[in-house]
Amino acid sequence: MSPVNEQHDRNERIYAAIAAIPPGRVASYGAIAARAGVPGRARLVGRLLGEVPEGRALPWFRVLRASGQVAMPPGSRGFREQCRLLRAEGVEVSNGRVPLSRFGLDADLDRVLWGAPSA
DNA sequence: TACTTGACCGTAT
DNA sequence: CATACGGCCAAGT
Repeated sequence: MSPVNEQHDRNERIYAAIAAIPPGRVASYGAIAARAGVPGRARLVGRLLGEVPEGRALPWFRVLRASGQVAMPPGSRGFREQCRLLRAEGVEVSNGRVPLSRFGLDADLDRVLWGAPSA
């Protein structure tokens, strides 16, 4: 298989990992990379999201930095749009940051201990 | 070919 | 909280 197709498959796995994030939850670039089989390649995930093909309905807004911060420049259009979309599905965003302890994909234990955010 | 960029990350100070 | 450092590596200059 040619290198370009290898790359294509890898990208598809990353898209799939992002598409798998449930509504109302968020995941970090690094977590997505790991889940797509390319651990340590968080930057690649970010690069891909910067050029998502037209027509692909991807929940890009559910991907955040490992710190819970929205990755786009604060105040930018994308930044505001991302915050809006997240809040629209119940995710708490304050100062461009989401509490991963409650909305992160790996926060199920926390949820049991602290209680579910919404529904 | 060499160097810079960037929707990143973890550890250390 | 902030700064620094080394990793990562596809694309663009």
